[in-house]
Amino acid sequence: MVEVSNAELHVMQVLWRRSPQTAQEIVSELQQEFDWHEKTIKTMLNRLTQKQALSFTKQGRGYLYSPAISEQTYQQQASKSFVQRLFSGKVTPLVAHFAEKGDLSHKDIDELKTLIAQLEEKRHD
Amino acid sequence: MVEVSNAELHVMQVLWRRSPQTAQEIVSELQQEFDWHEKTIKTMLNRLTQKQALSFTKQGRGYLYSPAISEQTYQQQASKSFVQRLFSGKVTPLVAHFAEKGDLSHKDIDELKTLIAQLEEKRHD
DNA sequence: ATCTATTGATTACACATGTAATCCAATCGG
DNA sequence: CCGATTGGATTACATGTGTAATCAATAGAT
Repeated sequence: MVEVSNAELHVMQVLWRRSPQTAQEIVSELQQEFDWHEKTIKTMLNRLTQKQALSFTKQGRGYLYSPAISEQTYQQQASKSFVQRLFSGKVTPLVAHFAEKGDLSHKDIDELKTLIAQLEEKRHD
Repeated sequence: MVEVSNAELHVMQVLWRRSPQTAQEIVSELQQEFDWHEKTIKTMLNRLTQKQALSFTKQGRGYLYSPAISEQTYQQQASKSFVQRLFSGKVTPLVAHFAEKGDLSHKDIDELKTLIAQLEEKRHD
C-alpha cells in the first residue's frame, strides 16, 4: 500500500478534486488553506511522485500532476487498516463511538439508516 | 492528544486488556504475537511513560505499568481525527466503503441496524 | 561479600516526515 | 543575447519511530 503522510494527504486531496494541475496551481490552492512555503509543497510533490502516489506529464517548463491512486482506493485501504488496528476490523464500534459522543447529526443517522437498508436489500442473494 | 505510534499501540492494547503488569509480563505477552526483542519493548514502555500514555508505580526492583489513558478515550480521539482527515468528519462514507467491499458480515449489519435503531430512539428528546 | 542477572535509563542509528534552502537548467522579459 | 525568474532536484535539519545495544544500579545466587 502506498503510504501517504498526513501533510501529503492534503496535496493528494487537491488533486483528487481537480487534475491535472501544475505545481503552481497546487501551491496556490494549498496556500489558501495552509501556511506552507512553496518549497515545502514542492518537496511534497516530489516525495509523492517518488512514492508513485502522483504521476505527471511534461508540460513546457514543468509538470502536470495527477493522482496515481484514486481517492476511493486510498480511503478504502486506509479505512480498513485503521479499523483493523483499533477495532480488530469491526466498524460498528467505531460508529458507536461517534454516536456516543453525539457526533452524529440527524442527517448522518438517516444516511446510515438508508445505507443499512440497502445492505439488507442486497443480502437477499 | 497523546500520540501513540503504531508499534506502541500494541503495547497499550496489552495493558488495556489487563493492568497493571510488570515489564516482564508485558514482554512475554507481546512476544507471543510479535517478533520483538525485549529491549525494543522496554524502549516502547519508556517512550510511552514519557508521553504519559502509561503510568507506573514502583514494585520492588521495577515498575508496574498501567494505561494513563483509557482505550475508549483513545479510540474516540483517534477515530474522530481519522474520519476528519479522510472523510471531512462524516462517518457514513467510511461505513459505505466497508459495505462496498463486502467487508460487512450479516452480524455487522445487524449490529449497525440495532445501533441505528437506538440512535433513532434517543433522538426523540 | 562478590559475581551475575535483571531493570530501567541512556545512547545509537536508519528511515520517515515536516519544513524549508540551495542548486541548476530552462524560460521569459527586455 | 542576458540577467532574472521559475521549476524541479538535491541537500538540510530537527523530530518521531522502529529496532536495538550499552550503561548503571540493584537484587539474587553462591
